[in-house]
Amino acid sequence: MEWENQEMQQAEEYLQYQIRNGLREKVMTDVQVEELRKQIVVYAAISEQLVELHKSMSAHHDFTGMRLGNLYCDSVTASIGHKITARQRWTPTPFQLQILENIYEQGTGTPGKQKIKEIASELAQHGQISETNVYNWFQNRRARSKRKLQASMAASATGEAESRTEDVVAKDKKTKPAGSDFADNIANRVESFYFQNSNAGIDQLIGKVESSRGYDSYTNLAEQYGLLG
Amino acid sequence: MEWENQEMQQAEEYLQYQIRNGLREKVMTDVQVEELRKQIVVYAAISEQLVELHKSMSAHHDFTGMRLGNLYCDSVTASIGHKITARQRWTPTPFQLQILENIYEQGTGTPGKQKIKEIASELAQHGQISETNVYNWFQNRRARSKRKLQASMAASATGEAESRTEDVVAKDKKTKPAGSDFADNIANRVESFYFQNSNAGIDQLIGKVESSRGYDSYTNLAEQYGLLG
DNA sequence: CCGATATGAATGAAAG
DNA sequence: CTTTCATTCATATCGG
Repeated sequence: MEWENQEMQQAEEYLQYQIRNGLREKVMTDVQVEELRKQIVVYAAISEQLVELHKSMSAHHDFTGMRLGNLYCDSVTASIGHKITARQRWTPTPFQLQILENIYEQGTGTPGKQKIKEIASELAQHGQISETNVYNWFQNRRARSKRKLQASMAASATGEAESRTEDVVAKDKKTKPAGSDFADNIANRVESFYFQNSNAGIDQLIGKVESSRGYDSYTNLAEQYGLLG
Repeated sequence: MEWENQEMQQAEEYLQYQIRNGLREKVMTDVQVEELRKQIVVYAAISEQLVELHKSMSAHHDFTGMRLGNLYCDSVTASIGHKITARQRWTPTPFQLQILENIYEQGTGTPGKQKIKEIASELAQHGQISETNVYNWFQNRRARSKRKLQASMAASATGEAESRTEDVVAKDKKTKPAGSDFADNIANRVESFYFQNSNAGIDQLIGKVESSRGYDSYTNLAEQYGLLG
């Protein structure tokens, strides 16, 4: 079947007419689709990562009210801003600390599993505590007293060129916090993003984003690529 | 201007003809575009997060210190004659962790030497790893899950008189491990994603993704939404 | 508000 | 396998 030139012309006019009057929906050409395609490709790939994040975070984090010690923490105090962190940690009361220190000073080394139970139950009378807390406390206490000792020994050896030591310290100061900032930044950002959309699944997120700023984003993006002119 | 019904019919047929024969490019309707729009909206929002991540990370981290898989080889600390311990311990990528957890959950006890080799080689595809790492991981995993079990049992046994302590114990067990896993997981995931595409800018990433699997991703995504039929 | 520091917690690795 | 050590991370607290 062949079409006369005049017929094509007429059909084209008709098509444009339909579009103008909403009788036919506006269309995108393959070229445009191709551009969108590229965008989606990239977005999809990147987004998969955060979706994965979301999943793993959801799996490991339940939002049932957390309580530890005497602190109640409403975990989902997620404001739109930042600082949504909900993790709480045990803090020994002065009394508990005193007892722990005493036991530690007694030099009975590391309390065994059984000993820990004893200590924990005793301390429990003076505040919320778990055996793990006791265990951790001794671990840290030992490790840190040892580190202090090392540090003091290193300090006593300051007889030599401290310029060298200075360099070491300087570099240490530089490298370590850098890494920490770095990681902190990541964690904070992602955490923030996650908690901002905490209870929402990815699907709900769709609606949320859409209603808030999504369409503007989309428009900008599309225009940038000359789509949807 | 009005169109006769017959003319519309003819024009429609012509349009379809053009499309069939490649004389006119295929098109997307507004409805379809709307769907794509939603996708892009979400993708864009999410992706912005990772792009920001990328920027902040680039700003804070120079790649003079290379990273082999998950092992940090800090050239700075290495160059110092002093005994600064560079980071040297293995850190499983989220993906590796997932696999390990899966295997562990399968309850197939301790993997034999052979099994470990298998696992290690599989995990090696997702990052630096050694058989020893796998071995240690299982050792620790087992030991710690056992410890936790003991602790929780002890807690419930000790907690007979707890009318005021309530279900604190139970929640204690849940909240504590969840916290750090959670954050670590985030950092690891993002870090992993970032380093996997370390040298590439986001723009280069585009090409990378496109050429590898991008179009397939797009196709799946589009089909899922009934687009591009 | 920010940075520095103290400390609770998590975890890979190694010792016993 | 069990226990311990070493390192790192995250948070709380405080002084500027």
